[in-house]
Amino acid sequence: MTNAQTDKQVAHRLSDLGVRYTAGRRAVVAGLANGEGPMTVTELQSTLSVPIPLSSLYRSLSVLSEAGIVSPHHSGHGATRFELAEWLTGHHHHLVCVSCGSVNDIEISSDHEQGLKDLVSALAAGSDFAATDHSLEIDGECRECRR
Amino acid sequence: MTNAQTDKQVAHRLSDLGVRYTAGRRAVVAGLANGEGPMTVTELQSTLSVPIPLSSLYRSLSVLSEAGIVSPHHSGHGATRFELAEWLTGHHHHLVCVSCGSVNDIEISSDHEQGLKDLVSALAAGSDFAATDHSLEIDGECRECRR
DNA sequence: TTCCTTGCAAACGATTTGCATTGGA
DNA sequence: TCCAATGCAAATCGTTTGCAAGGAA
Repeated sequence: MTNAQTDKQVAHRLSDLGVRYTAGRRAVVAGLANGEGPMTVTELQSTLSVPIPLSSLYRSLSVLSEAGIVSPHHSGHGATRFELAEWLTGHHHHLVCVSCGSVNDIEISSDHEQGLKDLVSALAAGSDFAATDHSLEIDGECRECRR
Repeated sequence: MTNAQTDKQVAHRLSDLGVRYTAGRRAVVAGLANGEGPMTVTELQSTLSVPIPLSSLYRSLSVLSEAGIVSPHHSGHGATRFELAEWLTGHHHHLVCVSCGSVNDIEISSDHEQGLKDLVSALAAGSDFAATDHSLEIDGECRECRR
């Protein structure tokens, strides 16, 4: 299930937006909260205790994305992966396995993160671009695929 | 058209691999070489002087990807974007517009790049992951979308 | 000739949508 | 009661593939 803290934050946010926090949406948030990293809709579906049709999952994910509760990621083998937004899980980056397509979260030290931020502002300043976010993707081979 | 230098490098690489550098494949390389950043197959198609069916473009892109001449990117609104590989264009990062989905290349200074590399090795060392590459994605709003 | 490439159309997988039904405030 | 949420089936969209025709070595 979802950690109580996260669940409360989500409930509050949705209530502010006048959006219902239904059983289906709770299931989605709980499923994502239990993952180690962003997951595809099919993966998410398979982790749910109560079966929910894909179309409903997509609809819930869409609502939750617009509410800023989940973030979609497109870096991979065909299917979009979803995870809880960073204000719920903390800022992090991704290890992407080029072999199997799996994605795992990784956190970096605050001084490294500060370095990244500085780099991003410097870059954005030089171009005509209003940067709001950044993400470092590290590609390589995961332990599983290497053996 | 493709810059002569690039074209020659591509021709040489393909010849080494025993793969033909056909008119269709030249058109793809030229189309990508003229772009400002990674483009979708549909975008690529629209820039070609001679019309080429999508299926052929996908097949050419597949061959060229396997030959290491083009790199696919999945960070965006649904469709995969392709661009020439970095050994042809130089290492760079991406500015991704969260509003319209466009992606533009951006280069960073060598000292900043060195910082990134160090960061990546440090992170990979701490986890069970064989890092081979990295890419920094900066999300925000492009000039067009901001006005 | 022989193998690789291309076009066209059909097939596919991921995601979206129309519509009737269900459920919650 | 009344509108939002859900399930199911059909529709879309990006991408892949089978197969027959075209080309280069």
